[in-house]
Amino acid sequence: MPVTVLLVDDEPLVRAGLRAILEAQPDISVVGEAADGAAVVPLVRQLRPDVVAMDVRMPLLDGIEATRAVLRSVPGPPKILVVTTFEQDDYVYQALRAGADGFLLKRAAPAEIVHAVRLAAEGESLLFPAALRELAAAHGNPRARAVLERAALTAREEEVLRLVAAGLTNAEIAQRLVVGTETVKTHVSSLLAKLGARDRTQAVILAYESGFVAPG
Amino acid sequence: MPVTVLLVDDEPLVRAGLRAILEAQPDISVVGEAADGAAVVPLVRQLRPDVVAMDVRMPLLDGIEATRAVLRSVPGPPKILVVTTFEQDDYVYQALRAGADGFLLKRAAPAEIVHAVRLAAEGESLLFPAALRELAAAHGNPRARAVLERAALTAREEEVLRLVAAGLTNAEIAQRLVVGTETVKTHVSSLLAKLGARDRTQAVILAYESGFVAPG
DNA sequence: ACGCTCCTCCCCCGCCCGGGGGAGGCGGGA
DNA sequence: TCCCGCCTCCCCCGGGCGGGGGAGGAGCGT
Repeated sequence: MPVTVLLVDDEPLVRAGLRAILEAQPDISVVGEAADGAAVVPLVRQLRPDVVAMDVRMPLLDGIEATRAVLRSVPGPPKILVVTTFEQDDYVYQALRAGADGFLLKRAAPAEIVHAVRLAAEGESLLFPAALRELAAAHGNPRARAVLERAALTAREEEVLRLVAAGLTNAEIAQRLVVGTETVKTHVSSLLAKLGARDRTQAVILAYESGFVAPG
Repeated sequence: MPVTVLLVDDEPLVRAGLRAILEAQPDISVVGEAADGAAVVPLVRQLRPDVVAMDVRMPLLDGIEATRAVLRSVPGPPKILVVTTFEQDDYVYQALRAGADGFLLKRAAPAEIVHAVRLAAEGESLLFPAALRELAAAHGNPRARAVLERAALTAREEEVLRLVAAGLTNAEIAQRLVVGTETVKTHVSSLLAKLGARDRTQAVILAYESGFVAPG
């Protein structure tokens, strides 16, 4: 029995391309198409595909929400491959966290795409390491990163934030930086204001969420 | 010109297996072998392989340190694939953070291994999503995870820790849980003691480091 | 020389936080 | 039954923390 695939992309051209590549394989069958995320759940229920190739950026319901919706509402869900142009896309990371099984790069060779679909159907899938490193290092959620970037912290403030996020008290930071505790308090107050954080706890959270400090 | 590969593994059997699989390909050539990580850097300098297939667990110098050593000391370094038995291995994650380009599962089919080596040589590589999800979710450093596990927090304490790590004050947590602030204080004090944390800031750090709360 | 930003330090004040100790009710296991 | 762990609430107290304002010096670009 062939591997059945559902294509979800708002651009007909991309769907046509994927269909052409996949239908050329005797053991792969494209059983349906959808132009936006809202149509995915009913189609999955109806067609029961093995694999869903889903674009991330779509009108109405994006690939991330659509992935969540499918996994939440369909028992024995299909494998979901996220289709993307750039491997370092923020949305891809979010989709993977939402439960997607892997992704397809649009610029990948046809053979790669076919291979990825087959692997996904078998329970494995393809990932490219540049994206992996991105994941491991700078996978913070975009909002937190935006806050940190817009904050425009000074060098000293960044240094202090790093120490705050390491669990040091103001006195310890002062000792470490060889300045007065009053100075540290000034820096902390300043960076809290810039970050829109109420206290150091929230600043630490922001530091982790944004990837400013890396866990592990 | 063929893809050149250096094999690094302390078990001769594994080296022989990889050699047999890879040498069967006309465009792949195994140019050398090493039995431990300490021998890797000089061999890489001498042989200039395109790809290094390296075991993680080895005597003398493990795959993580060997990866760091190669990347630090060899200009225009080869692609490094970590060879492992279990995809959810902590060491694999560390190796990837150290700069490895991907990994090879020992139980993977020969064709997969060949494919991974070719992809690595081209600048891409294979990864399996189960490991990815592990990376995204539970990639906390083992020490922090151990602390959290040994802490044996009660259900209520875990709940409170989650809210502390969300940036709430004791009063807000009390309101959220519909209990008195004194009660929240008790829980917080208790979990701080169990975690060995001096204040809520350090508790939040531990929560992130251990993967108890997930960033993103 | 002027203005700007950054780093440094100081004051006062109020509050939330964390430590210590005590205590009652409620459930499960020895 | 009795004991123990968990959840709940209370007291006092000290200290670190955060907000407000002010101020001086160093470096930089104009």
